[in-house]
Amino acid sequence: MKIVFMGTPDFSVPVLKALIKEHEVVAVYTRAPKESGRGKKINKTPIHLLAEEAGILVRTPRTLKNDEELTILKSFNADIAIVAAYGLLLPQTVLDTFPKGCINVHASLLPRWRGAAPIQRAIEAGDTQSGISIMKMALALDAGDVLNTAIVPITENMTGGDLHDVLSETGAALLLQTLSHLDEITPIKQDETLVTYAEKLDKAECLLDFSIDTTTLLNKIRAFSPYPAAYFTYHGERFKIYQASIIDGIGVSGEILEGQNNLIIACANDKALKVQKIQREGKQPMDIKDLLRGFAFNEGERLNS
RNA sequence: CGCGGGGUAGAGCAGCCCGGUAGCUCGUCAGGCUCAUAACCUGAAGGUCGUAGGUUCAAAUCCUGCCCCCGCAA
Repeated sequence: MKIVFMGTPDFSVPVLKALIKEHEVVAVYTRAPKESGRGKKINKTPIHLLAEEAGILVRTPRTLKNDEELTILKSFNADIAIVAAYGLLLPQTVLDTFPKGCINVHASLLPRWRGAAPIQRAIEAGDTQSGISIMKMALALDAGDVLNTAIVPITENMTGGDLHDVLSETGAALLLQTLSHLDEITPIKQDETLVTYAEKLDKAECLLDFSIDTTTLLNKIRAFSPYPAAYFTYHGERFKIYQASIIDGIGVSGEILEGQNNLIIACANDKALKVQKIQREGKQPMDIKDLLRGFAFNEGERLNS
């Protein structure tokens, strides 16, 4: 099939790679390069880089809601558009452009977790399973009829990064399979009573509150690892926690119970957080044992103060 | 030119400001102790201090260029 692909971040990369292998990708749409990172250099999106490497035409319009872009889109004469985490809304005119429509690869089991951050929100909420939904796009956000789904279990120690990687590969595979017998599939409407929304991740929610329920606390750490990463502050310095577990421990929430050979932080209800993987400002993420060979937290002090 | 931290033994760090024999914790190896041990004791190996220059009698330390890693912000 002749395909127009639309995507932006790392999640979309395996999907585009799979499409390039088995179909004819005639154009790639992605977010425009922007100032980002250290030094505020102009950086292209992961999809942009991949498309260039593959020698595919790249377009980075700010919006698709004008006639000029629509004309260009139509000129590709593609059968279908595949969208995976593009970051722009498609107007009805675009949805109507392709004979076989626009198909979206979404990283959740719809109707649960429509929206921007379905992967992290699923783990944060303590879900035991996630997955991929391939859907026919509609005007409303992630509300289209579902063509195919694949379930991926969320295991106890799985992080947001782990799930992201699995889902992105799963999405690529499920998409190919779906495309191969697209005409035989009956789309299924989403049950609107079961809809939940995955809000965009906000830096402000990354600061850990040790007084909340420990399961919720741990789910948040898992979900946000490795990005955007939950953190606490100690002597004005930011420490990101990538991996931790819950043990028994009595103290005031946020109090350092052990800081020499282990890092154990008191939480609510006589529970404590035992940190396993941590990152200090300016350093690589490392095992807590490694950090503590050359660094120590003062026991009895409270974090985030 | 967005702001900032860092690159010192296999790992994590100190030393740098105020140049003068490179140190700590752990790991590794050998030996000892022990019913036994990730415990303890003794000993050993292991580093051109990111890199290229400069200043100096002398540079991990001061100066300059370059490479690499990371935090913030976006």
